[in-house]
Amino acid sequence: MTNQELADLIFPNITKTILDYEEMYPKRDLKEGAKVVRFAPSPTGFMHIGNMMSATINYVLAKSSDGVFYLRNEDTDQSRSVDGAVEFIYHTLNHYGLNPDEYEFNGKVVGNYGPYIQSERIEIYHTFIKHLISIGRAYPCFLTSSELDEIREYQSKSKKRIGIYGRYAKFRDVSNEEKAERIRNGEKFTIRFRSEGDFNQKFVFEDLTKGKIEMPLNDIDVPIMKSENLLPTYHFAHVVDDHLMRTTHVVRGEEWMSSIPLHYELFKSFGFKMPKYIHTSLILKKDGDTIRKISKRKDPEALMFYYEEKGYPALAVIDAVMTIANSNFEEWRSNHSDAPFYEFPFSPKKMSSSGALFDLDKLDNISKNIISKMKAKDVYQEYLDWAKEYDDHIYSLISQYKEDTIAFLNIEREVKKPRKDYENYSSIFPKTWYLYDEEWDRDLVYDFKNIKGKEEITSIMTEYLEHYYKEDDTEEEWFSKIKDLCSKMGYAADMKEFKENPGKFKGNVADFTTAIRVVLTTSSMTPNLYDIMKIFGHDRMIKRLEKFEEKYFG
RNA sequence: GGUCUGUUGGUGAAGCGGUUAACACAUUGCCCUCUCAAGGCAACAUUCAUGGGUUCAAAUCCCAUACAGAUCACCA
Repeated sequence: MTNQELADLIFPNITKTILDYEEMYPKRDLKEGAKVVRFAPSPTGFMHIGNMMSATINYVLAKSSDGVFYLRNEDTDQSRSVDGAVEFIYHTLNHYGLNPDEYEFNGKVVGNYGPYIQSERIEIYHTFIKHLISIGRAYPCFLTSSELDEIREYQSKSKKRIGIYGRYAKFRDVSNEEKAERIRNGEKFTIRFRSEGDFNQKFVFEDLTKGKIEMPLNDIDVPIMKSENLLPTYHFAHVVDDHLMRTTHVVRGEEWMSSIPLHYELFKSFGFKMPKYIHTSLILKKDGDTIRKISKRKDPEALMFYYEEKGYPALAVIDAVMTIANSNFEEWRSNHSDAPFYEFPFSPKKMSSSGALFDLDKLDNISKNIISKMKAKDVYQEYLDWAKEYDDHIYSLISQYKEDTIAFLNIEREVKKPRKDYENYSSIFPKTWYLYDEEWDRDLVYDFKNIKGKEEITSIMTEYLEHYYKEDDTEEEWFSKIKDLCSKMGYAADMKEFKENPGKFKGNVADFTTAIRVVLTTSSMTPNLYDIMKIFGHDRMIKRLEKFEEKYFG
C-alpha cells in the first residue's frame, strides 16, 4: 500500500491540494518592507498583560510599515475554552485602539485570508496533513495514553530525553497495510510528524531580539493532529496558518523558543519559508523575595480587567507597555508628547532579553502625566464614562454637578506645570468628594493640623465671610484680604516674619488658611483655596460652616 | 536529567574594551510655597552574580561556577 493510498484512506473527503490553497491565498500585494503580523491568542483564559504587550508590539510593527495586523482565534483546544474570553479580547483591543485590519467576529469576516478562527480551518489543515502523509512525512500513530505514560516514565527514570523519537516511535515504520487495518478496525489514532532530524546536529536560528542561537535539530515525532477533535496541534496550525496568511513576523512569548527546532523542520518539510520571530521575554512579578512569572490567579494586575476597573486611561497603559518593550520609548515620548504611540521606531533588538517586572508605580506616573495634560472637560468625560460602568453613585453625582466638577478639575490645569493629582479615574472621587453637598452626611473627620480651638476656627470663618468675602475678588485681592484679616487676628501674614519670630504670633497664614480650608473641605490638603471658594460661593460656604458648628457645638 | 535563555542600584534600564556607570520611576532631604500637588536642587551602584583568564586597560571579550527563568502534553 502506498503512502498516497493511506492518505486517501484517512482523508477520503479531502480533494483539494496544498497548491489549491497556495493559489487561494496568494502573496500579499504590499509595499516593500511591509510587515504582516498577527495577534493570535487562544480563548483559554482572559486577556492579560503579556497578551497586551504582544498585541501592542504587533500593532506598532504593522502600522509603522504600512503592513497588516490581523487577529486569529486559536481555538483548537476546545475543552479548555473559557466563556467570554473571545469577547473580552475584541473589547480590549478596541478599548486600547489596537484594532486589527483583518478579523472574524460574530460571523463577520473582514479580510481575504480567512477563516480567522482555527476551528473553521479544519479542511485546510487536513489537506496539509494529507499531503504530509502522502509524501511519507506524517503517519498515524496508535500509541495509547497509557503506553505514552510508560515511555515517558521509563525515559525520565533512565535519564533519557523525553519524547517520541527514534526507537520510541513505534508506529513510524509499521507497514501501511497494518496501519490501514487498524484504522478500518476503528482504532483511535493521532497523526504524527515523521522527523528526519538528527539531535546531534546543530543549526543556527536567528531571533530578532535574542540574536543568533544555536540549537539541536528536532528529532521528535510530535503529534500534528489530535485524535479527539481532529484539530491540529498548535505547532502544525502555526506553520499552516502563518504560511497561508502570509505572516512575515511572529511576535510571541519566550516560552515558544524551545519549539523552534520543531517549527524549523515543519516549515522545511513543506518547503515554506519561515517567518521572522520576535520572542518577547516574560513579564515577571516580585513576590516577597522571589521573582516569578506574573500569575493570572495571584496578581490582579495581570489581567486586563484591572486597568479598566481602576480607570487608567488607555494611553497610559499603552505607554507603560511600550516602556517595558523598548526602554527608549520614554525618551521618545518626552520629545513627541502628542504623537501616536505607533510612530515610535520600535526595535526588536532593543527589547530586553531578560524578563521585566511590571511596575505599577511607573504606570501611575505615566498616567498622572497624561491626565494632567488633558482638558478638564475631557477628564470629566472619561471620568463619567468610567463611573457609568463601575460606580452608579459617583455617576449620578457628577452628572448632576457637571459644571462644578469640571470647574474643580480645571483648577491649576492648562498651565505650564499642571497638577498631577490623579493616576486613574477611580482615584478622583476620594480626593474630590467634599465638592458635593450630598456627601456631607457622612461622619465627618476634620483634620486641622496646628489650629486648635473650635471657637477660634468659627470666628475666623465668620469674620471672613461677613466682612471680607466678595464674590468677584481676583485671586490677588482675595489673598491680600486673607492676609489683612490674618494679621488683625494675631497671625503672621508673612512667613519669613513668622519664622524669625514665631513667639510673637498665634500662628501664620498657612495655619490661618488651613482653618478655612478644613472647614470647607474637612481636609488640609486640597488644591488652591481661592478656586475652591469660587466654586462654592457664599451660600455653600455658610452651609459648610454650619456643618462644622453642628459637629463641634452640637 | 536534556535543551535554550538570562543575571548592571528598590524598579525599568543605558552601556558594545578606556565614562565621575546615562536616564526615568520610587525613596529621602533641602528650597519654593496659603495646604496639597507641581517645580527646583541634592542624596541614593567605589561597582556591574561569583571565581579565574585575555589585555597597558574589562560591566563590556573568553572559561568555569552559582543563581533565576523557559521548555521537554493528542495545552496553547
